[in-house]
Amino acid sequence: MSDFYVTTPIYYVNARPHLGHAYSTLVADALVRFHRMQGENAFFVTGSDEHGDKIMRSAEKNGQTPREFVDAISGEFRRLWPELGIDNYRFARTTDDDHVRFVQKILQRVYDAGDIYFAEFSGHYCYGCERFYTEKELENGLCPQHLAKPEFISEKNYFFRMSKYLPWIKSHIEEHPDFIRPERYRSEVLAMLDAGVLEDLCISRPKSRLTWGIELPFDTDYVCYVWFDALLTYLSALGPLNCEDFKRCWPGEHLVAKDILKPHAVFWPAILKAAGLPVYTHLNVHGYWLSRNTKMSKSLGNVVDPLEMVKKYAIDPFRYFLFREMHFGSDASFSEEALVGRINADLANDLGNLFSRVLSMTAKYFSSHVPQPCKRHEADDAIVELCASSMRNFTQLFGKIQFAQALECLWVLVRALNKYVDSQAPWALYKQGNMERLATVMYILLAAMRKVALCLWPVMPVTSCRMLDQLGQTADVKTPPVPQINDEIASFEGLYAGTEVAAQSNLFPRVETEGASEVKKAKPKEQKAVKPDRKQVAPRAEKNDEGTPADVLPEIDFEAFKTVDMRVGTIIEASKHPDADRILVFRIDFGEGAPRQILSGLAEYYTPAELVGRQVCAVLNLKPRKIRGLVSNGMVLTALQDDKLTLIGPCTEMPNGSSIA
RNA sequence: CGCGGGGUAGAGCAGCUCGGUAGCUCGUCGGGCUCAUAACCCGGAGGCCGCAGGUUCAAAUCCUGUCCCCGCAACCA
Repeated sequence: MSDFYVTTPIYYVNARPHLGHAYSTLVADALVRFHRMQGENAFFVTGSDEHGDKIMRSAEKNGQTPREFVDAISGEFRRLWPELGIDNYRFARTTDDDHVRFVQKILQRVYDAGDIYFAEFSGHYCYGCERFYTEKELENGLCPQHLAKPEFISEKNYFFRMSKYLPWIKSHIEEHPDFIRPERYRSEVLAMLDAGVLEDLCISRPKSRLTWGIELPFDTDYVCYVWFDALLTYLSALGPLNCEDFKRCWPGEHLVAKDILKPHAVFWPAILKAAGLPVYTHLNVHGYWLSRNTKMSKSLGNVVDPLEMVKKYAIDPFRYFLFREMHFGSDASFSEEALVGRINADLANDLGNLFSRVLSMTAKYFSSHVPQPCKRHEADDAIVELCASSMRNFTQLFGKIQFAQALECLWVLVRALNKYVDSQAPWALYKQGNMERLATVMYILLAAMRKVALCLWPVMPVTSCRMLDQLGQTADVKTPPVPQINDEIASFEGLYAGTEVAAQSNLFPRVETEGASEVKKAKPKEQKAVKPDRKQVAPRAEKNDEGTPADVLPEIDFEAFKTVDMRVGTIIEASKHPDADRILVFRIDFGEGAPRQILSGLAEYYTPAELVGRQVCAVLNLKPRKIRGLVSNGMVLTALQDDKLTLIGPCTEMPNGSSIA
């Protein structure tokens, strides 16, 4: 049997790992565990992309050599994975010697085949993007990403004849509906190919401009440009072509986020084809994790640190949440509130409590030993049947990377088991002295719980093992609990009468809501602003008809008003925005420990110097917003009429942080 | 006509490929149970599936149009 092989992107080590990196890697880990539970050999490759201009510049900024810089950040990534319970992977670096040799070998091969040519190229180069733009792509002569004027550069470079392979890629995608999944991304790529905007790929940079890269084997004056370098990591990590690992693992599949769809869906198959290698089997594309429905970004300061969440809530609940909450392919929203909600509802109440009540009854009625079941009733058969179908659905959906749906199927079983406890009322059977019936019911419950624990191993390995351990099974986070999960679906058996089980269980303690509200108080930002939805907008027109002044907004209730957090603060620093002539940048003390940066369009009305020391009122829980590169964490209140403007402040001095109502 | 995603119960979402009684979780109201982690179980209330047309015996689902929201982008947060 061929091995299961999947990759995460090779993360660009320009920044520290965040939730998105963690998610991709966790998915790879879970898929590998899932395949191992089906008797396959499986592992994945992750790693770091360490070449390029941006890295050079970041290193310089830190006063480090590129090598020192990438060693440090790459190390952060490598240290994170074990903390998240991730296992069975190789960590590849684009600066590894083996990788460098591998890339050079492939480049030479493609060059020899005539698919790389040398050409004079002049174009608009944006240093921010590290790429050339065609006239068509520029907006008013500016880079659409950075809105900066690109430099017009004319130089000779090497090009990969990608256009030659585009028709083949298109037909391959058309013939293999699962090649790019979910389907929305497949459609996007097909649209991209039809648009005809894809050209040959520039794959080199002259050393005069960039030295931090892999030297081209056929021209030592040039280094390789990012994609040829990074994408080939997926192969080089396996070892040389034709080595044992390579033969068993390739073709494998890939896991990426939607931002790097194009290189993986178009460039990469073309490169593989040109190198005479088989193309990957699946490109699995997931969406973004949003924070408060906004994209996470370093500059907005709303980046979720996975380690912090793991420390606070433990690995497995965190993993469960990510798999349960995101529908693979779509964006999903991360919030601590939602995480706590899932922990309490799904894990503590449904699953944890099931273990707790059943094990405690087993202790009471059978001295913590699995009883010998007797004749099954109809209700028992229904559970046995549901158990099989839930597991079957779970494995099928999981294999199709529909994790949220898979878990939901499993929870159908968990909830049914809780119902079964209620409907069979073991405590009543015990009182009646109906030990035969009691034994059967308890056996059904314990055996089904074992099945649930088995299924959960890919998602929650630690908890899965604890559950199995409580059920008297041997289990280990690194080894699949059963050699072949499909056998477990086929037969309800597997738990033997007489096995000693734990007397009690507390798998997922509830996260108390006081804790949650403390979180809310500490971060007023977390509170949801009341959105004026269409139902509230509609009455507005009616009110106007009734004679309310047209410029007064529709009424809101007190609850809505309370969601606005307004405070008094003292301006301790004021300066002009370096890149925006109407904006002033303030640092204002709201008694929060550290001053808060707020931007405001006051430059026409005030000079920075005259404002320092003044007390102002501001809204603190407004969604942070970036203005010309700087983040504003709130809004200073002003009164404005026509061209008159004045700041609003308290009439007498108030302590910083005083609230306004 | 910039590109992409989306509008389904108070909140968050599934269903849409392949039309056939509108579903899940949380919340809420009422009841039950006492094995359990203030948990579990049952029941109720709450939706013109954004809007308008069209196709059809039948549309959340297919088609057309339209409005709105989000991300990317944008100097008045």
